[in-house]
Amino acid sequence: MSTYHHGDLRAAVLAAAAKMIEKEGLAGLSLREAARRAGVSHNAPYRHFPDRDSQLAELAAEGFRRLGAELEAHSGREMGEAYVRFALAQPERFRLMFGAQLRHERHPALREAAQQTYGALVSAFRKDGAIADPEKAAAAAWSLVHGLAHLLLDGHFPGQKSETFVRSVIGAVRFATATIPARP
Amino acid sequence: MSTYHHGDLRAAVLAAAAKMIEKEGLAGLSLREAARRAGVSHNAPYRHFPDRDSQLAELAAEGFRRLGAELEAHSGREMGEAYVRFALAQPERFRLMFGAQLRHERHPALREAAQQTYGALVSAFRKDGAIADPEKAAAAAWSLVHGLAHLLLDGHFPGQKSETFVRSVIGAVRFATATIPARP
DNA sequence: ACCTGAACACCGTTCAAGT
DNA sequence: ACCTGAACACCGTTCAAGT
Repeated sequence: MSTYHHGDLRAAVLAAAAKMIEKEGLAGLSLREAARRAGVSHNAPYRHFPDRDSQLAELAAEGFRRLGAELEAHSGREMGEAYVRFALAQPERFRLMFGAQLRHERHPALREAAQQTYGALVSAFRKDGAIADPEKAAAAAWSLVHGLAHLLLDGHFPGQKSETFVRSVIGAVRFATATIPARP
Repeated sequence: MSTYHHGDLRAAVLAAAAKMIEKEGLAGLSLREAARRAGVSHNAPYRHFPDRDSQLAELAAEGFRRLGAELEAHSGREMGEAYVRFALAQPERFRLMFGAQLRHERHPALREAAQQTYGALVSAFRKDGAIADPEKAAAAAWSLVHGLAHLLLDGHFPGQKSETFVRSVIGAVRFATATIPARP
């Protein structure tokens, strides 16, 4: 049988692109190079993705699905730690998921995957009957761990990637709370 | 006098680039086009910036300086609200400041500007004598407002850009705290 | 010192053509 | 249906040359 038809070019191209992103960052990715590495001509991928953004959106959606699964395997504060760990383990994928200007309304699969991730958080808060407004609590918790992960990745807390720092910051929410609400 | 020498090409190019970014996003920016709009040839800017990243770093540093000034004009929870307001008012600039893969170690001016912003937060917490560990508290507060701003920009809280939502999420830190620390 | 114009090695995307 | 090769209009960057 001929190898003219690749068989699963879509998956092969995505895998190559993922490898490139994790190695050199989003800026280091080109569709042409990804196609080359998958062993096809530079525009064969256009049979599977209408354009570059759609390919990135698929990689991002993949990331959201993995993150969601990771979160669902934990609960409470460990959920927050898992979130940060995910970001630190695959920084470029994480940046792609959030940093890129992928307009979610144009990529339904991406939107759906992202909402599933949020859902995992909300339902965890819902299980705790003591929470009056689980969605708002989830929004605050997500904000905290997301900001922490992002700022760590960007190097804004120099030399502080250790688990203990992460734990103490997540724990320090109570701390910050004590002062922030004070209004002059 | 001849107009051969632009006079302040550096500022003109930065202004053109800023306008392009705020209009079309980072992806919509090209050095060549910015130079065109400043009325010079496509590589005149190379007299002022060694490469594209350095130009982006300068725009980002500018953003950090403005954000720092904005924060210093407020205190307490209003500081957090000002942070989110800044992000929502100039989303693409905010994304550039954080989202781009600008390696801070290569751009000292950027690093300095970013640290000044963090400094504004820390010193605000330091003024409150009741805080045992102001740096950790500032890290938590920054994480929260940064994550909130970022997730709002990305559309993860659909239809929730109102000031009241922002206030309630910032206020809800106490809420989230009550559950996150619980360990199974 | 500051700017130009041509050139190089890339992009993403399109389109006619091949199997 | 799936892939190729040539072509188009762009990039960022470099370099010799002009004023």
